[in-house]
Amino acid sequence: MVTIKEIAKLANVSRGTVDRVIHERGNYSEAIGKKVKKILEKVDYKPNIIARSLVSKKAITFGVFLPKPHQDEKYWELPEQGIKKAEKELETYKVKIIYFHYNKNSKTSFKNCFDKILKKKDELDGLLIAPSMSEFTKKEFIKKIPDGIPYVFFDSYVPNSKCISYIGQNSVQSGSLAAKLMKLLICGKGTVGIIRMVPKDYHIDDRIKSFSDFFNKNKEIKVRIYEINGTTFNKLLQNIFEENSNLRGIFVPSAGAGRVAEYIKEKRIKRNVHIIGYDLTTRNRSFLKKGVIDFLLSQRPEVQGYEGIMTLFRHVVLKEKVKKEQILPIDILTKENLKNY
Amino acid sequence: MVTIKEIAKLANVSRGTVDRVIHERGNYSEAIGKKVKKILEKVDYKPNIIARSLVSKKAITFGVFLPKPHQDEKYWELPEQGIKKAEKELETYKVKIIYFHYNKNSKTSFKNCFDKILKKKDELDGLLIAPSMSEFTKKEFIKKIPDGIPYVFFDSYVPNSKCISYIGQNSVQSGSLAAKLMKLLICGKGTVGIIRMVPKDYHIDDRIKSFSDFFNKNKEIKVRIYEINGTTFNKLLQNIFEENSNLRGIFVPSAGAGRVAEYIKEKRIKRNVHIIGYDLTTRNRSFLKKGVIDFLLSQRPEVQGYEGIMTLFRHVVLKEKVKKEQILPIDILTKENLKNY
DNA sequence: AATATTGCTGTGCTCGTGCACAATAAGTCG
DNA sequence: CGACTTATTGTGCACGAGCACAGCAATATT
Repeated sequence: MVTIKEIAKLANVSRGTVDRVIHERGNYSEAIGKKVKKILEKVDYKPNIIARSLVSKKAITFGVFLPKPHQDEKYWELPEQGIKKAEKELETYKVKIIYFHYNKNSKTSFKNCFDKILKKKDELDGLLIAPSMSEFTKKEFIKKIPDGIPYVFFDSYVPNSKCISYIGQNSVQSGSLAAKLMKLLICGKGTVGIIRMVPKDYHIDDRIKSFSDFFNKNKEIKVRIYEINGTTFNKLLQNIFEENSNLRGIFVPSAGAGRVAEYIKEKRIKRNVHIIGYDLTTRNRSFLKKGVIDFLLSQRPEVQGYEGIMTLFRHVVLKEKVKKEQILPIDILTKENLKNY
Repeated sequence: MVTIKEIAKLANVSRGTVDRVIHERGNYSEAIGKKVKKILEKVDYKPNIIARSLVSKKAITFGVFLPKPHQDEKYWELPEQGIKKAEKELETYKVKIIYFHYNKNSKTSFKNCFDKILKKKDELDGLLIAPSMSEFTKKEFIKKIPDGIPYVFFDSYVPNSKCISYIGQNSVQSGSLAAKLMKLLICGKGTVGIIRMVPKDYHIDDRIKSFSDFFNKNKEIKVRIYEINGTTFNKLLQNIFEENSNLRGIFVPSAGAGRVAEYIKEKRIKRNVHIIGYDLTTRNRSFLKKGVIDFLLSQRPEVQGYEGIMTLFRHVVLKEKVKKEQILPIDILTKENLKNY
């Protein structure tokens, strides 16, 4: 490891001058600036972050902008766990995190919450954002993020933004994987229902599309999409079962598969209907365990939260280059492998 | 964060005395020892590892004892990647790693390699061990690990050892999960062959046992176990296909599924036989992509290596308590979700 | 009584970096 | 020429912990 002291010796100047050049704080002659920069590059100088964080008294503060933890069947607790893990790990580097929770079904809440961020903008050194709202709102609010505050998206993203990184999944792949598993479950024939519960979320639409596409060539399997619009959940499910005597599978592209499973249990439906859903919420977990849900696909929400904060840290504190896209693997969960997640 | 300086003030002694009490270096009176210890406990003193690693000049060295990277279809490259990742991350804490590679098919190599460790025992602050040999050898050599060198097992383990942690998988779960997927693949009927390639490895036996047990109640599916003993690989496979006209699936409980897939491709076997295997080796990956292998189960070898080193670090450097067992989730890989692993 | 030993306690330096401030040289102005 | 500004460079302290060594009483030894 090359230190500032050693570089100062090489350039025949003092530590202070090298320091000024490194941080471009000015107050040095052009000639010496060039000379020092050349040496810095030659020896590939990397500051010792340990010493740096030891001496620097100012804390780093990251803001996290995400839905309230209990929403989507408590799904949002999961990324928050990962964020908390990163927070603990980075404690010695004086990294603090401020949470901004919004109600993901209310534009007002979304706006109010974002206003709070704007008020605190001078304290924030970075933002981690889960933008789960309609395209319009996303675009509106992205513009307002103050210049100079780097931000990372996770779970979902906004096209053409200046985010330093996106951490998430490949929804298209995940949809076709679900289709493959469904085909196996129903032994290649029958009708499959898709239940869309969450309105207008682009990555859920992607899942639905690639799931449907998988079966388009296949004439033995029919796919029908059902939406919750105006009708109640129970009524919708009643319809689905009545309409399709040959219903063999249900695909729930959001975290709501547990509700379908609950309906089947409560109404004591005897038909052998297979369910594939998403995300390891408490309810989903319990019905996967019982065997009512066959497969759950997961997108590692804890890892997303954790890596989100770590990415900000690497960019802001370590000044490293970070990957623009960090696509995480899709996990397939079943009764058998559930235990250790 | 409470510092030694502050504690010294509280106890009305000097920093040096507090330091002596913390490290039990002696040279302090009993009364002051008690007093300082009480305060340490009260304020829950945690040393600042940043400052500590900045000042301490002595490097920490961990030894890693594992099979040569190219063995088992290059499987052992994978945990080594994780180990290298941890090594890089811990560079600032002056952690060094020495690799000891043995030939996993030769007891002599195993012993020679272990002797090298014994020679270097004074330099080692910890050991990460992948004990992939017969029970006998394992027991023999565990005894010889010098007292005072903490060690962690990964991939496999030795019962009743004094290891500080084991990082690995649940082989029983993994076997029954494979069976579940196989049942789906072959639509609930036919014959399934199990091919055992690796001799006497306890976790592979576990996989086979729980795989077989899953089908014991099921009369429509027959399971047969084949071993490579004396015969060549090609001959064995030829036999399997000739003997079983109703062969619908092959389960390879080791990393060798790719070789089976290769055989099928080369001999242009037209029968629709489904393959489930283990581990993301280069060959396995390519045949999974082509659709010849249906599923690969993975035990996150990179994570195992990474967590192995981090566990040693937490125990040796941070003096934290570590979990005795760290069971990792089983990943199900298919053509569709392969891309991001 | 002078010196050595023992038992305990306090101080000062180190690590690499950041930052405030001191120091120096060169030039400007009255 | 002396006072002053400005540009540039050097130095000292701080961060928290570890460790060597100095200091200093109270005994022990000669």
